[in-house]
Amino acid sequence: MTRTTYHHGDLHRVLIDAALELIAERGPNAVSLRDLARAAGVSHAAPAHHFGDKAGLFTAIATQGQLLLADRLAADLADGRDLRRLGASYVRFAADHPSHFEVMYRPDLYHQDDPDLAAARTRAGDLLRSAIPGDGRVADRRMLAAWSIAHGFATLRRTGNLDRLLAGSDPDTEFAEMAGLLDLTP
Amino acid sequence: MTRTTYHHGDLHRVLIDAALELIAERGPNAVSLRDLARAAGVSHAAPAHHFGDKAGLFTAIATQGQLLLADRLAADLADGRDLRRLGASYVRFAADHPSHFEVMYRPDLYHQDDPDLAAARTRAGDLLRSAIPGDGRVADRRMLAAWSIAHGFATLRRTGNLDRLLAGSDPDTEFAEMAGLLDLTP
DNA sequence: CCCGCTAACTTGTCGGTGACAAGATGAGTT
DNA sequence: AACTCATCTTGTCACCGACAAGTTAGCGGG
Repeated sequence: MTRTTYHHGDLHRVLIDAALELIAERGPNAVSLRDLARAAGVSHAAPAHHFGDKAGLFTAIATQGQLLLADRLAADLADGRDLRRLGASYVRFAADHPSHFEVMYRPDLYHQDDPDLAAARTRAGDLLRSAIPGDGRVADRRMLAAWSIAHGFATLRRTGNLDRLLAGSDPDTEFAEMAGLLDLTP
Repeated sequence: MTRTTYHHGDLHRVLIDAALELIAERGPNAVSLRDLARAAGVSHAAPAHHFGDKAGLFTAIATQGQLLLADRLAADLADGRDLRRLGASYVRFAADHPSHFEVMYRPDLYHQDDPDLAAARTRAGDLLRSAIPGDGRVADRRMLAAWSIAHGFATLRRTGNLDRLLAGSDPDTEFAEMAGLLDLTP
């Protein structure tokens, strides 16, 4: 990756994409700004200019992840509000965007008070909530159950804890059948 | 922490305890072997002697965590095998030992092929499995559901995602009621 | 008693990293 | 053509993990 121009032109995106790839392969710990800079063919300090600091990079990734998740939930909701299908969608999101998912749920990595991130998080959260039947405490409990089971499944799978349990079966259908054990009728 | 003797005598334990405290406060990323050494009043290379490398420290913590969890599950099982109570116990473990829990489910931090860790993990897993009613695929699905919902709840809580949802209510009873939505009757 | 063995710990050093400061470049505007 | 400012570079600092080589002391055998 050699450059003829002084300005890269698309560094922001390139850095994030390189980071996502690295995270998927070897986790967020393996990410160094200097590695990203080398991969992009820029100087070692260029990444910090775009993101302020390393946590800024992860903040950008977490925000992007929340928006991607929100988009997906919104698409699902357009087809009718079925909480269980939303859960399956959540699980598929974690599998399709492992790096985003990983960063999103590691608050120690990013700037928790970032306003853009807060807005993105709210958007995704509100969409999820809008799919819950019932109201008040009962609705809260249903949301809690659905979110917990989907998040737990996605997380345990990502960390390799379900390899033996899921051996030889399709994770998506397995999740669907498992989620069927949840009583969510109003 | 100044020492008069050359040998510390209890360094291994002291280092782990200091690490646990730091992880609880600021996450595993904030842990540096050199910080731990300073806190314990030993030279900067002493920690590496005990654990081989940084991942070795986290491996020790993950192993200790699996054993602690297994102990707790075993105590519960002695009182009768109720899967839902085991789930509540799992959630309480995550709250009581946040640092252990954190490390246990971050495979990128430790040596995944460590035999001691594998043994400890097997012990905890077998205990959990022994509480599942039914057999074969049905039992697998029940185990998956119970583990997922408990793990998801514990994880989301730890990352602060349930703060608003749980505001003003006791997390343990809230989990119990939520887990009641799971149909686990054989 | 002391000799030797070995685990526990120290000292010194290396390459790599994040953060910061100060400077160079050039695209866009007027 | 001059200005402006985001983009990117160069240089530097303290800190970190890993490694190599040396020092200390607990301990069992003679």
